[in-house]
Amino acid sequence: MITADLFAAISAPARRDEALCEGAVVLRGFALAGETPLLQAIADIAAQAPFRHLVTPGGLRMSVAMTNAGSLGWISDRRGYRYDPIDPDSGRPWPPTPPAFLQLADAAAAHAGFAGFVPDACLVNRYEAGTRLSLHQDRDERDMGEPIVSVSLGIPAMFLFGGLQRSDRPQRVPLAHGDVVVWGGPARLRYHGVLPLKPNHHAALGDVRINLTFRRAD
DNA sequence: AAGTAGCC
DNA sequence: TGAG
Repeated sequence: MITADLFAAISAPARRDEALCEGAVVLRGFALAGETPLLQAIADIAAQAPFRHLVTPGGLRMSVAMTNAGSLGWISDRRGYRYDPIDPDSGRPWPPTPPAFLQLADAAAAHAGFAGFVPDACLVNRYEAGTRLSLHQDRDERDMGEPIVSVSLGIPAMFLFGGLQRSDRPQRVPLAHGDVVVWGGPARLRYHGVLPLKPNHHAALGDVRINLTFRRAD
């Protein structure tokens, strides 16, 4: 079992943290210590709640394929964006969030200054070449005092980290396998997104990027 | 508008 | 032509 402390202890010597702004930081390679259990856990989740392309309220298909773990899952359809305890594709609850995920999320949040993070929602995003996520705010959660923890696995992506207004020009942040971004406090409502991915290959994951986003939704 | 098209 |  990889404990929260172990995540920090193993990965600390080789890492370099990069502040994006007050309340937001990139923890380079933070997720590398627990890599193998993470990959198995993702396969288990996808077996119970397969990846699917959600539809926006405007009726358009998102290029990112998504699934969820935890007591609440983020979904989108013609009725809007929301968290729901039931997978609409199966009628069953989302799979539980694996302990290794929760330990990683808590360790990363604590490292960024947000102690005691207990997420109830884990959104699992799958990107392939060409997949993008346009600039948006995470604003469907009840308590904006809780941070967001975002884990990158697989092929690299260019993360966009903007301001509190959509018109603010975003920073471009290259993210690689194992990088973790944490934002909260004054940065909690910053706009963010992902540029279209370039075709690429990762030894462990193949031609995809998996992003785990941890949130306290309720 | 968590999307896309269209235009510069 | 294509990134923005």
